[in-house]
Amino acid sequence: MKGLTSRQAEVLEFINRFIKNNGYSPSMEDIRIFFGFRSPNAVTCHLRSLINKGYLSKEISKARALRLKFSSSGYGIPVLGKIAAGKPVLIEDFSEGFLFSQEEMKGVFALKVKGDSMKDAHIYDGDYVIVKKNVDINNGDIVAAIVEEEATVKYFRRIKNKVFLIPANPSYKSIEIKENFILGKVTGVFRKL
Amino acid sequence: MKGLTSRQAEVLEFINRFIKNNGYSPSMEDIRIFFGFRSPNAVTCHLRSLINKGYLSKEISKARALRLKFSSSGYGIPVLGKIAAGKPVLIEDFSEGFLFSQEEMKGVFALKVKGDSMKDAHIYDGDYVIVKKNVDINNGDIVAAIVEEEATVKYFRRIKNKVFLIPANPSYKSIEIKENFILGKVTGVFRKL
DNA sequence: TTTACTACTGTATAAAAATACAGTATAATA
DNA sequence: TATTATACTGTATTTTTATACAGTAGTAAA
Repeated sequence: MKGLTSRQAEVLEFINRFIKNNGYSPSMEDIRIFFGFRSPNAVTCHLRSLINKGYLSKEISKARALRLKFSSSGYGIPVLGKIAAGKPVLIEDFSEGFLFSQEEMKGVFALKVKGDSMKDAHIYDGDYVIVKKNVDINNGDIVAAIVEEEATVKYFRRIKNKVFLIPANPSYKSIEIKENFILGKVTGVFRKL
Repeated sequence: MKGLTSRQAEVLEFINRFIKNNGYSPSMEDIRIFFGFRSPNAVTCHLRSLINKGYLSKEISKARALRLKFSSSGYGIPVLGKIAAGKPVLIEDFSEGFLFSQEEMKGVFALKVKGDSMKDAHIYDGDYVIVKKNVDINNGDIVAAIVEEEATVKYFRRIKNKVFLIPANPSYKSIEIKENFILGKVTGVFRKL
């Protein structure tokens, strides 16, 4: 894989971001406008370089048919760091990583929380818990489990050979369950506003 | 979400597969040829139905600019519905939609919250707020804004021509800012566990 | 010093792709 | 029974998009 000039890297980066934000490839005209080129040929040349160097492929004469060979893993939500004075024009430039990258989403599902049994852990009715399957679970972790054919969210506690689900609200009782009814570990909480 | 006719489902399925195989959206002509339609309008009508029923979006007059709202290729986190007794083998089968689908992630970034100025709105130190750019903001919405070169999260309130940021914690004061320092509307809160 | 690569301007044209509009036929719904 | 929705045909037109070709200017290696 050959190196890119800084300008070529900028173009590749733009294509990456565009696809991420819009779900489809930019047209050459989109690229031309973004960089302020007065000629469409400026784009043609840059794309040719990126294709020759193996970062990109495209179908001839097809509209918006760019394909990234190496997606810069930028799926997910960029986490914004410090904002430079004035205007945060290109937020992505200040990114400190990503939330919900493809890697993080593997083996993950969400459950909508009903009731207030976990309110002391700041998990409220209507929140979504993000559950990861097949990970180690330790005492004190929050887990999702099946209790009476319903999914529930509780603290996990193993005492000797028994597994208990403990709510984060003293007005609910702890219950004992079989370990194989545990769906996974709660790795996050999300609330729509 | 409305149901699809079998023909509409076929078209959606084709678009899905095409994007998966090619990395870019099919053109209406690609769809026409695949199904053997003699008129481009057949495609137009099918796409309109899919868009009306919420399965698809597209940009007018743009080539290959279809965007799937629910990519079956597993973008986003599936929200699990009722769980049948025993094991939820194929979670996607019980899916009630997706969290963080590509559509939802468009124009979105995250900010890590510092301090407890929004704790009465259940937003705590260390949480991430999900911020959407370029959306309408109304009184009472939670917004992210730049105050003294730092990003902050506060309630939004417009009184006449002035814009105020109001914390959800009585021990902090409200401040007035210029409207163009508002980054976007907070559409969600996420907490890593 | 010639050659090659980068990074473009500028104009013109071709092709691909989307849309507009006028219809037809059938089945389902009110 | 009238209305609406589905599922198309057919033609024409517009818009978008890609490409072609002729140049300019700067840098860097051979």
